[in-house]
Amino acid sequence: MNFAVFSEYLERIEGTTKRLEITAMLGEMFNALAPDEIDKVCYLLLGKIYPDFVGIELGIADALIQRALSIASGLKIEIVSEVLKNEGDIGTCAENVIRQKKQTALFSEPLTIERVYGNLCKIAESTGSGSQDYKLKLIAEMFHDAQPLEARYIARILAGSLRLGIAESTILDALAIVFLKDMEKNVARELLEDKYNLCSDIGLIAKSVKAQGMKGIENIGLKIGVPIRAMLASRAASMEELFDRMGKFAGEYKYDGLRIQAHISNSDIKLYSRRLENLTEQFPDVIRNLRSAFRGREGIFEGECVPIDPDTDEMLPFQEVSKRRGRKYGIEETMKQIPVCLFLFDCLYLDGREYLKNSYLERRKALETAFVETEHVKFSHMKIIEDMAECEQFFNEAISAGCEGIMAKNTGPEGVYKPGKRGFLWLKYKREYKSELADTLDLVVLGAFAGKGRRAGTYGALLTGVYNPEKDTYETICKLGTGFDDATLSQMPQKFATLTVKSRPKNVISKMEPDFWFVPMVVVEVQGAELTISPVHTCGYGIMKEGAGIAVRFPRFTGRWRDDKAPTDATTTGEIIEMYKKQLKRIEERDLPE
DNA sequence: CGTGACTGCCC
DNA sequence: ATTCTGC
DNA sequence: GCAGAATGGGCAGTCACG
Repeated sequence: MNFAVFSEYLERIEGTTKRLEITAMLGEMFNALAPDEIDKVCYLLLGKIYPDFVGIELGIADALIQRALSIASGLKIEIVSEVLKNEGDIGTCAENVIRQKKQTALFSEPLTIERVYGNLCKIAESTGSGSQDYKLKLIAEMFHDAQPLEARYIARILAGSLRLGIAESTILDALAIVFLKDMEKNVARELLEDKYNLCSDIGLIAKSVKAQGMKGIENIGLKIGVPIRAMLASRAASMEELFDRMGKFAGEYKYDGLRIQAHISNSDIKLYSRRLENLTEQFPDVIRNLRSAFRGREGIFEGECVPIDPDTDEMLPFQEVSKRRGRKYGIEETMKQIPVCLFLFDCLYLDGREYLKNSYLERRKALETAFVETEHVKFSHMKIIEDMAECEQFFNEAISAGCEGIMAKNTGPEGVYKPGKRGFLWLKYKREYKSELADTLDLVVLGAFAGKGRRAGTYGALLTGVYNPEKDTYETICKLGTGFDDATLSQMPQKFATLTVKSRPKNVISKMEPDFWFVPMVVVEVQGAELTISPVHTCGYGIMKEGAGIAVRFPRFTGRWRDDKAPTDATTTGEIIEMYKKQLKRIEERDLPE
């Protein structure tokens, strides 16, 4: 298919927000594609070229796309940046830039899906010295041959998202409608999803059903070594909600670490992340520990990988295990510095038997027969919770143990493992949801960043900070980009218009450069999960750690502007330092169970 | 050879 | 991760 | 209630550049 035709389909889809219309148009396009195109198109629709678990990435985002546009158009990079800032979308930015250039373009080869996809593969494969130039050349070449509309979608694919309201689920809807016509619609959709959840490869699914309908996917099954899409938890607003939704339930500690799916076979063990990236190389210790704790022949299990202090065995902050993720060098040393404990919580497969459709307690039992606990492989702490008092106690124990909160899991027959789903069979209830324990801060708005997509034309995020009364300065502590509703967002530029200044006020200490600077004046209420040591924020710089400040983890707007507060009444650097120390103490003083 | 911009992926 | 919105 | 799209801090790796 010509990329121009593909682009026209996308433009039509972009013209509606109605799910049924999107799905119908998508189906229409799937019908028109060749069998060897549909898999590629599925990846492109998601802004990718392969399934996540393949581990081949484009390595391209906004900054490099702007450079490529600059090359393709001859416009200065600053001009392209300005267009992007105004458009709030890399796609329409590219479209505009290419439209301007088109008058002078002479020869161009029409683009096809094949060619674009092929170029993207070349981009992903190229590495080493000079590779960036080569990538830019390939991109610029596509832009050179692209019509403005094609440029819009090429740019968005490169940036990793088409922003059309299409994700995996919509693709499955469309596939079910057009390629499994002879089956009852809901049955077809469910079957398709089951198969997708087991192979985690949307392209493979699409290609198979396009070629042979149901027959094409009937042989897809759970397979050791092929990651299964992770089941997720919804959040509960209160402890009561846990009981309202499931009566009694299985409570588990919610550990703050990396989610790991372990595939154990006779010959080897593979580890996958929540988004199905291969983590095997980074955790040779986990592999060894699993092997010695495992009592079965083969299986698929899930657990949380938590960093622990090598001397005291206490759980460490999430930041520590982050140092092991994605590491290619110094793996052995880091392994010794930051050992981890794997807290197993689920069994999806064991010795020839699938457990996906079994209830929670059956899976838990299989898990417990499959392993003996060792120093670094344990079962997640679990207790059947029947009433509020038990729940309170369990939650407090979890917090004392250094966990984020608790999980509540449905123990009824309906409580199966639903891959890829975020339903109400699992609920999370975290420390920070509890108002008495929630850290709420009053922060001063120091600047703002231009919004993208639906936030084009307003701010995407605010730069906020604390007040330092000793120095009479404002120090950054976090950006704030979530919790705003549309009305608040649309009024924001107006709200800050009179405070907007051309450059950073002298009393603002920041390593970040927002798109707009403000005179420190407006105070905003912010909720966060905890404080972290920050390489970029300047709050309390150098106090807790040399060359580092303090930041807020998971910051969000509570909906309250503190108009009653002057900027000098905001949370102070000193208060943050105290809070950080208190947080550390909480970790030091807690008693570990056992 | 060190640094900083950029990217992708954890939460 | 959290949050908001259209369907 | 689901699905999708906005957005956060912070880590390691890669590459260009001085």
